[in-house]
Amino acid sequence: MVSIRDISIKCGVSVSTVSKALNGYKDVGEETRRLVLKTAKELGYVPNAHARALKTNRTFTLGILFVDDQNNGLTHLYFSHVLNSFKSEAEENGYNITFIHKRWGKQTITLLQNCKFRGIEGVCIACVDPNDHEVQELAKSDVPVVSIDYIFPGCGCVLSDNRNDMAELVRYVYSMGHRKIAFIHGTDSYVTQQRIEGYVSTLRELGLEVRQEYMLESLYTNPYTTKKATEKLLQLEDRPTCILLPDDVSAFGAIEAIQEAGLKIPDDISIAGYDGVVYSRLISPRLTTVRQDTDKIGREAAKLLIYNIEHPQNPKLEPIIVKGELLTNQSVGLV
Amino acid sequence: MVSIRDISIKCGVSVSTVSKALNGYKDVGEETRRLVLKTAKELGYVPNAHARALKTNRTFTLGILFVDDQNNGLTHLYFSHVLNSFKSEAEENGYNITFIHKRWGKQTITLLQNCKFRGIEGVCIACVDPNDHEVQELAKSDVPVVSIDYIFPGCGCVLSDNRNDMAELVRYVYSMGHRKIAFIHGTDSYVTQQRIEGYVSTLRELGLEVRQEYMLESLYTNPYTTKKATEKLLQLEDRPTCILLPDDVSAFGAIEAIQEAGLKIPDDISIAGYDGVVYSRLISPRLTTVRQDTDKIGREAAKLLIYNIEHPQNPKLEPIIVKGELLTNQSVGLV
DNA sequence: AAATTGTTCGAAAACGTTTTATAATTTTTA
DNA sequence: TAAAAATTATAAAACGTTTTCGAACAATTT
Repeated sequence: MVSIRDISIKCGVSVSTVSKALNGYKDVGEETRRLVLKTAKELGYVPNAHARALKTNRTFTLGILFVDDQNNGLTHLYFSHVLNSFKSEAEENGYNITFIHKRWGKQTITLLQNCKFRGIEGVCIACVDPNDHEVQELAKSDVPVVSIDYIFPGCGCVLSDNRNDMAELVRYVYSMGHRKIAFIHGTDSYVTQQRIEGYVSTLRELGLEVRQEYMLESLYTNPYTTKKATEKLLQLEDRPTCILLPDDVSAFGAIEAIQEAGLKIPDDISIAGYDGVVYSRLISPRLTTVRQDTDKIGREAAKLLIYNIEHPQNPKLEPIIVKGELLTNQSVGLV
Repeated sequence: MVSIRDISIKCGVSVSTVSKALNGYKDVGEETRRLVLKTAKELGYVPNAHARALKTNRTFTLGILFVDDQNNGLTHLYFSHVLNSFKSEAEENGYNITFIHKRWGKQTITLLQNCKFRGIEGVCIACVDPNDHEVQELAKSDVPVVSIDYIFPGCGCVLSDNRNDMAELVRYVYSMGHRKIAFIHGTDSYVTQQRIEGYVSTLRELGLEVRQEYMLESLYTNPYTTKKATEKLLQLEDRPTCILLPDDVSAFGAIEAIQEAGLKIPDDISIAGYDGVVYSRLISPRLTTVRQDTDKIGREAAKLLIYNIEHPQNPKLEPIIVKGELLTNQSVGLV
């Protein structure tokens, strides 16, 4: 590996001069600068990030904390999209991204230790159990954190506007004439709570009764548990006319349950998904759903994290809320 | 940040002794070792990865090269699964993972330079244009590379067994009585070539004619282009009785085209997907498809890369081929 | 002509480690 | 008991940078 030293020898100047020339300091003559740059290129010089990090205490590395909640990790339908844009935005700003984990060689260490150890400048927390002790420790630490769809006190965060998006969906369904609107929601989380709040408060606002038997729980992106929940709703003596589902993938389970019950969508019953995956408009029935703006969420998270890293004295801590988009389609019919 | 120095002062020993105690060298007394370890814990010491990397030239960092081919990047249906298991396997072996890109601060640098710069010990190339000049340069360089579903001369690789899996699918379809089997394949790539080879050679093997009009191209995971291709096949005067598709997501396009043509699956025509996504068994019709073993592919890739990093003198270069699994279902009917 | 300012450069310390070579001490062997 | 061997510790160099401080000199101002 060719170092700054090699350049200095070849050019007959000191290492400090080379360093300065390379880093655009002004106190180096135009001629020597050109010489240094030229021989650096000739020698195929590549700087050493670790030496630099050691000296400057800057690594330009962002960590991502991303733990399989249902062991789907990186393949998570929603978060993988968020991450993808997070990555793009970060890289466009000259930051590297890496994953935080608990391993150091053969040993197990703390998430926070992993960050300190590797000099990670800030971390994006997505898709983890926020009650996990080590996650809490990290969030409370001095390393800047932004979280997605969850609020850690004292940390930046970017939130998908689940509450209002859900409210909009409910209002739309209402406008289509539905009065008996059920909601199969995902397992408990900040997101689920927000959606439930949006659902409940909008029902009230519209003068509809909130019925416990219309609110069932399922796992996210799990068609099987959603099928079970749908079956329960269909067996109700006062059956809902519309079922709101946890997400688009779950919708396959609901569709199956409904078809097996000999009912037709949307003639006999309506459904709506959530997420707006590509094929939601291609399956039969075409799904009414809510598209979350994953691209914006990821980019805002990266921008926020970088801002907070570069302005440690007055970081932005107010939640950034990103609105989704209602995609109406044939799965919700007029009643 | 507390350093080795601080510990040495507190313990009244030299830094070298502390370093040795921490790293399990044998030439340090049992008593001093205990003292060092104890005060290290007390002081909340965390080693500095960069200082260590500078000295040892080891970073335990694997790079992932992963470029949006259709701008889907991390959300790629197949590669995100492969990556997920790659990440797990790597972390379990004490390696970190990070993404390779072309940025260094405000400047644009080479992929190879990025690796050198950051001391990346090996890279996994997945989902990129293999003809890209910089990718080639990286593959030819001295940094260990393993590729997924592509062969770079002189590099390790892990391949999904597309050729044989495809052959098995064709044979199955044949066994169901089909003789006019069309194949809508994805855009040109190593994977596509393998599948076409499997398709063509198996047809020949079975004594069937290979008909150019039965081989159409579409984009992967793009229901729209697949719909168009399907329509073309349906308009053929000697229509196929079975259509093999590029993947499960594309299947939605094919299903739509078939339904719009007033045909029923599998009574009038059969289809088969590829990938075996979760909901392939839930859509109507339930899809016959091939599940690629993404978990094994990712893990094997990580193991191979780590092996080659740790055995630079005799790296394993023979392709590792991972077999898929045929998932038969109702979308292919008896004829 | 002296004093001031500006420009270009280099020496050296520092960042936090690892590791080699050697010294000091203790234990074992003859 | 002396010599040899084993044990434990340290000093110091090195890894590749950045950055402070001051030196040397030239250019400008008084």
